[in-house]
Amino acid sequence: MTVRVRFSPAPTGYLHVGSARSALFNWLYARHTNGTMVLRIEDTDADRSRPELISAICESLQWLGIDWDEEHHQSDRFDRYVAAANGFLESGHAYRCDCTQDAVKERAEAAGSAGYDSFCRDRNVAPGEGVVIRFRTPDEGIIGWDDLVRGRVEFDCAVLEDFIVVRSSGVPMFHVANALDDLEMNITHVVRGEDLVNTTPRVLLLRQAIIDNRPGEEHPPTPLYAHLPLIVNEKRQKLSKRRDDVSVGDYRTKGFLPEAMRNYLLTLGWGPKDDVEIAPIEKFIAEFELADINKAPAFFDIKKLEHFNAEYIRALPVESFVAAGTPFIADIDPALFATLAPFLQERVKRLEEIPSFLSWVVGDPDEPSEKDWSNVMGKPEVPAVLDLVIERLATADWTPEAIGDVVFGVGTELDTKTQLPVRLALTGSRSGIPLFEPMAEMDRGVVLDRLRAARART
RNA sequence: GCCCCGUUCGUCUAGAGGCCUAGGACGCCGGCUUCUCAUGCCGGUAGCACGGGUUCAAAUCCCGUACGGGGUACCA
Repeated sequence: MTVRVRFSPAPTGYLHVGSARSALFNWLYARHTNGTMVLRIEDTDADRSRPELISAICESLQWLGIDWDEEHHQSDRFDRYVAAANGFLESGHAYRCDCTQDAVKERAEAAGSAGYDSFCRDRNVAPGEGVVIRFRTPDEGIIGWDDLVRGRVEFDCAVLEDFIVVRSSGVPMFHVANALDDLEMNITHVVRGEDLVNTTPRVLLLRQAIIDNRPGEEHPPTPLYAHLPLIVNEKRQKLSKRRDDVSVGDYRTKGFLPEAMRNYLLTLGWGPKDDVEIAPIEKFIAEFELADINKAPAFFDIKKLEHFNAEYIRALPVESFVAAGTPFIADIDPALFATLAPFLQERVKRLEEIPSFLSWVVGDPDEPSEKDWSNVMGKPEVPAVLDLVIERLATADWTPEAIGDVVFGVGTELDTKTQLPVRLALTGSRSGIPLFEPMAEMDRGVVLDRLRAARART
């Protein structure tokens, strides 16, 4: 039996890291088993779905290197869901209900319980305005499944309310589409977030009802479920689009490499047994098993993501780094960026940091802090150092080697270290990329002006 | 309220009864390399939520407690 998994986003927002991780685990399993990855757009709710988001979601998936073998849109299969729901009505699996939402809520509160009280089960409500179709859930019994991640999960049917399968607008609810599609698309493994655990009994019931209504037909076995632990924020709550910065596109904008993102995401809720957690994706495809996924939620640690990203950036051939970094350099001369790229590659954690390392080369230096200035420039030998450097740089060859010879040569003569005062005078900071290459790229006059200005302040 | 679930260093994870005086990674701290920073290398810090069982032996199995999370829509 070939494995068929599906990733089923609703186009109600951009792809966020939680969904991306679900997609990734589906994909890893599909590739691990040589199975089929299905992308199913769950756009049954026309009011909330935004078609333009479908392409945004697909782009984010592609950016991450997650590809798919089949693509379906539930909006194309609308009639099937309606037919299935009508079948429920005919077979007695479902019934019409004309209770208003307020009435349901009031009665629930009065009874001290939550949910719908099956009020319309035997009222034979006629079709009409404000009428929904509800599923007749069993009054007793246990419904459960063996979850690949969580083990046996069971629900008492007594706590299952008669849930809505068709809205008053005539549009079936997602459970119906879900159950029908998983059945007809031959899905063998359902890998999704833990937040869907509670809807699983409904889907299982619906699937059985669909099968009941198709006597004589062959049906695939019930899929195996794997409910993934959630990805949480620092408060250990489910990542929310409103509270947290979670869109995959945002990470792309900040200069995270897709390989780093993908590699980091797969360490949340799953871990390689050999302790090698940064590696080519093929290694993880080979190792990945749904049964090895953890049960506990995982915190999305941006620091560790940055470390992964920095590792991936450093591992790039320099031409690739230049190509990846170019979209982030704003109005900096691409040739300048290319010559200084090796220095940046070693220091940058996110590609968006590139310009900040170059600001003093292409523009004004930072204003040094009082403390740095007095610590570095307050030394008694500094005026002499600066004077000599200025004098010799005025006539030196304008190459990194010659500039370096001047600066270090003065240091040797005066028996002191000379880089720091020169650096502070030029950049305004004690730290940064090596000095002489960028200096050689700058205008000699600008360099001398900055050194003279610093000398004047000593 | 009701239903479902979780708990190994601050964080992510390895661990499926003896290999665990619990391993790796991020972070943090220290050292070496270095006339800046960074990289690289070396070292350190810190954890089985708690209480009962079961067993010759428990981070691993069972029960309870505590804490935490998810769900409870005519969203998915």
